[in-house]
Amino acid sequence: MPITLKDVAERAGVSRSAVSRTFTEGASVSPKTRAKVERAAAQLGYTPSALASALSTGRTKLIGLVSSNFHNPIFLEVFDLFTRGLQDRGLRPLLVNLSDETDPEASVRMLRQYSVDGVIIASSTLPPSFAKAFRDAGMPVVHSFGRWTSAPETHVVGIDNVECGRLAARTLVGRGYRKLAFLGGPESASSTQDRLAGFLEGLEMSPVTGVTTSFASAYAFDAGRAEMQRLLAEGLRAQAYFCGDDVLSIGALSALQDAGLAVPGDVGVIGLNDMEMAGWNNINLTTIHQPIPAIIEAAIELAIATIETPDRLPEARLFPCRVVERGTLRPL
Amino acid sequence: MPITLKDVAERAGVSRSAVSRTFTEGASVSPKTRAKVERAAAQLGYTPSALASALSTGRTKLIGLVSSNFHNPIFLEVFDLFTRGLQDRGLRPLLVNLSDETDPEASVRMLRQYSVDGVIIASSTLPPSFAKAFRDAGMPVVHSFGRWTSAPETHVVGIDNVECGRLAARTLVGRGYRKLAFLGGPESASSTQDRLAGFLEGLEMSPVTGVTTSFASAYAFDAGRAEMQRLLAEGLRAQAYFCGDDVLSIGALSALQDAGLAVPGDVGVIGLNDMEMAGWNNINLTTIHQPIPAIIEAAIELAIATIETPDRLPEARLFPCRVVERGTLRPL
DNA sequence: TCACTCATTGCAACCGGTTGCAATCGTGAC
DNA sequence: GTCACGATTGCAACCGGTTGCAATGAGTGA
Repeated sequence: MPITLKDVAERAGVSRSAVSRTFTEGASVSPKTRAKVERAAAQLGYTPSALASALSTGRTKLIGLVSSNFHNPIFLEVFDLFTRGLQDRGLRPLLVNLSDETDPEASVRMLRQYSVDGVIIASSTLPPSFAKAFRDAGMPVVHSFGRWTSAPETHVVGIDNVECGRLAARTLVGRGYRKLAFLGGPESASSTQDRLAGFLEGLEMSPVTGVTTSFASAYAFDAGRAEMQRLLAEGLRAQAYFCGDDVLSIGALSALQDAGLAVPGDVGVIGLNDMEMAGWNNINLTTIHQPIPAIIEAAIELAIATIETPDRLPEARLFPCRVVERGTLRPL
Repeated sequence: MPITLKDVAERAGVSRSAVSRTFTEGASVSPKTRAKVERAAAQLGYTPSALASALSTGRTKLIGLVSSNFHNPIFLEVFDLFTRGLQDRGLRPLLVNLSDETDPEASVRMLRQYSVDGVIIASSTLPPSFAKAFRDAGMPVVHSFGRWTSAPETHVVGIDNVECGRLAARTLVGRGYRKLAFLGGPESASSTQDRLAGFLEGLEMSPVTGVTTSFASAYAFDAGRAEMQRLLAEGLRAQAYFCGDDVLSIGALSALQDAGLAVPGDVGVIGLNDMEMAGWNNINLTTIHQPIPAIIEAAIELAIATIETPDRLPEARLFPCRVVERGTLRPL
């Protein structure tokens, strides 16, 4: 049923090689042959099979887009940008949902089956062991929104979470808040740990009188809300909270509002991400902006570069964050 | 570098066919051979190539997951459920972003190149011409969240948007609202048209004194907010609004709030979808619930059935919606 | 007009599996 | 021990392209 190279070759009266070369960038074909082939192909409605091509060239133009964050609206924007960026470069994203996968080997097998040219991890919560497993299986891999260490084992693109923690600390201290709290995402996520470390570090030598730390079970509204409710029930009320992420912040805000507390009058909140929703005026969250489009472009470029030069050294590409002033922190 | 059938065959001391059959469900292999092959495969770390297999069987187990809705948070949930549902059945989603694509033929080519077994459209705004183009190209296709007509040309899974409009009408009239408004999504989207038609139909013979209709430029917060602002600026204030969708409603609520109007005291709002966010207590939107998991399961099942029986009649699978009572409509 | 280049072309092998067919094997019945 | 039959196995062709290599042909300079 489907039209193949052979059909086109017969119709055009040339060999299969000629047809193949017509559709291969930079191959040697005379204008005359090319014209014949193109006409025949158009008449027949021929589309080359990427699979067959992949089999001989070893390149599928398939990129595994791996994530475990399907509950944080920010990731819809992330998927939008990734899919467009990849498509624009002639690559196709094979979406892999690792939400409840714990075994990297299973994912490795899945991606190997489809011979993806490379893997881009888009997740702030997937353990680094996944990135390493992919790399060990010989796949070019870039972990976007992942943890940066000074000795990266795989490519990482994102922000310096430790620095973001410091930034949050400086911002809160600068507004005169003295009794602070860190309300992080999952304790096991490296992003959480780094943000906390930076936050505490930034608070050293400052006039702060107390810091409590606690963790929500996920980067999600309900989790943030539940954790804030727990804190309030236990009488642990800070003057200002650095929340691990915007959705978490919004959940926390909702709990504060329920408890009859005014923001920023009674309590201050600062988030992280600057998702679209943070700017909605019924939320109006002061937050730390993460340059998502830049991160995604860099991740794609790095993935492509690694596919072309597989043995390049693991690299970290980090982008700066900045505070976006809105209405959940008292003014300077 | 990568391990192939041949390597395993040599190591196990059997033919390539034997290895192939070991990995093929229901093929004839003796337990002894199978054991030898499995041991060799394990030692070598062999993973069969889905591409090569696809080339001979004609089945890629790839499903084109096509969408143009990357700005409505509800679709993150949709992608989550689709990817999991497909993965659980051994299928892989090839994500295609058609956000600014207007030519169905380009998409057809892209999907044909990868020989996807089928296409699932997950979009409420993609014109039906795309589904038809895919079908005409011989691909099994299911349009989820698409428009249902009494004479469907392609498979459709979703809700009866007309009935939802009627439901909204009944609900608003039942609460005693008399001056109503429809604030729809993009005027060109079939979902918008159907909801409007049902809404108006449901209002016939009712004691309603006036209905205005208007359209937001997209199913998005900003669009809903802007449109409501425009309506208020023009002095067109209704007692209650049926908004085309939850994000639109949330945008509209934000504009109402800015204008100093109390909800549901001064104005009532009912949305559609019942996305997670609608339940957040700082939003607390009364809305019409759409059974998304059921729709997605049905879309996947229908896609699989169509792959197995390509010439089945186009079919519509519709699920009922219901009103979820929250805080943006006055009580009965 | 002839030898020599270089671009173009086709042949055939190969990418990594699958599968129809025929040969071989093992088993049970007689 | 012999025969028949079904289960197992290997051979070889095929899926739809790609590509090294050698042959062909056109064009050039002398």
